[in-house]
Amino acid sequence: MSTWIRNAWIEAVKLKRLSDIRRKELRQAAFAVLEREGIAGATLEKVAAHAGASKGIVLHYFRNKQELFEHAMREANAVLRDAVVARLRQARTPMERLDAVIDGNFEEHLFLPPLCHAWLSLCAEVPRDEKLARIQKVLHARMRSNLLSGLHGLASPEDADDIALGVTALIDGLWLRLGLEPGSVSREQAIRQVKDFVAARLAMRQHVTAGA
Amino acid sequence: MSTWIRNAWIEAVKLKRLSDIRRKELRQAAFAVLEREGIAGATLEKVAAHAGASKGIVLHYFRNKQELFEHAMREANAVLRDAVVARLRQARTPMERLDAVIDGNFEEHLFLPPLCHAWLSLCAEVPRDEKLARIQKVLHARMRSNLLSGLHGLASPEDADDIALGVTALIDGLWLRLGLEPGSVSREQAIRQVKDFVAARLAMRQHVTAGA
DNA sequence: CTTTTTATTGTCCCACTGGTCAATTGTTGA
DNA sequence: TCAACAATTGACCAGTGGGACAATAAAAAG
Repeated sequence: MSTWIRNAWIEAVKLKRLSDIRRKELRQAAFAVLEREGIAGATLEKVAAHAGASKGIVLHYFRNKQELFEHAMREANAVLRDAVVARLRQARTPMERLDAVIDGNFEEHLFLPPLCHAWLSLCAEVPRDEKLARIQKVLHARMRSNLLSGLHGLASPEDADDIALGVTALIDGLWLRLGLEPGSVSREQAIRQVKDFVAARLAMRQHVTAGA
Repeated sequence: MSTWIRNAWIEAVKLKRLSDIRRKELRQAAFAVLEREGIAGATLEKVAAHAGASKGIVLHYFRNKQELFEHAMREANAVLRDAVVARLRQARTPMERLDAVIDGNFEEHLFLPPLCHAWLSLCAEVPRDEKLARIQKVLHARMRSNLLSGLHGLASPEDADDIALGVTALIDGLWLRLGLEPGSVSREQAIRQVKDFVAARLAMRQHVTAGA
């Protein structure tokens, strides 16, 4: 019995080591191809080639093309999540938590045109792929919740909601800018832009509140 | 000579009436297909079918698929431009000009999920299509310039630049939201969001200026 | 009425794509 | 060593897409 459990455990590890490693390679390859080719040009053969494998292997690990790209989006989603969570862990004050979310969304190795292009291509498919829509929704909900956890102490609930919506939209918009005109907005500019937004809106509400 | 000029003129009108009407129909059909199918699913046959014609006719009026969708983007661009320009014409004060740009970008018959989906699909192709990039750049430059014409009287040139960037990003971000989660942001919400942004940033700069 | 353009269609072609499958080659466990 | 199993490949297939083209209808021009 003990050996059986041990074997099962080892097998599980093996699966993590064998099968899941390939899966990760493949969905990263899928994402890389998406960066260069867009959704229309991203073919199974190109993904396989980029991963140094044959097309057959891609369909061995993923039921079909759709599933592959859904996993590619999950991957990207997870990377962004980790970037924010890492910073969030070190945040103490509400303001620091806000900054964690903002800085995390513009990290140097993330806020890059190719990554943005792939992200855009996936977003463009959201309306036609229920799974992508769900992933996107979760990503957005998490960002929103992270922002609210910082905003709670700084504004009324309604204002917090409102500002959170604005911040997410602004962040997305700055990413879009990067994708449409690389170089038209720098990392630092983007961060400052969002932080100024938060500061301005918070200050304004205080005035309104004080005036009312 | 007079008749020659007259004929040439008539011919030009005829061209507008015959050839260009078809071209307009076709690029509008292209856009409509884009709304439903995305760039990957938008095929010449579907565009032709949507226009009630044959695939051959599409390639008779447009050199190839790329050119067709470039013209589709120009069309969409022009619609947005007209919406803003119409409002801009009636604006008197700088603040009214700002509002014209904002309101124009969220007009009822424009701020709709399907339109947004098509726009997203085109944006996703921008990195791979020089012409699309140019169109996009022009659109952005015009929006920026319109905003600056309103901001000049209300903020310092540097602040105006900064705020204009923020406004364009925020507008784009709100559109993106509409595309990714239709219903998560209403027209009125979007407009208020942008106007609050402008108000907050203008107020803030004034305070900083006053304090310095 | 004839000639010359223009509009339009349907057919054909070729490259390519997603997906299936049988066959081959390791790997693992007993 | 052998049997079971996973990994991996390459061949194959049916469908589709973009685009070329010749043929035809329709108009315009003269």
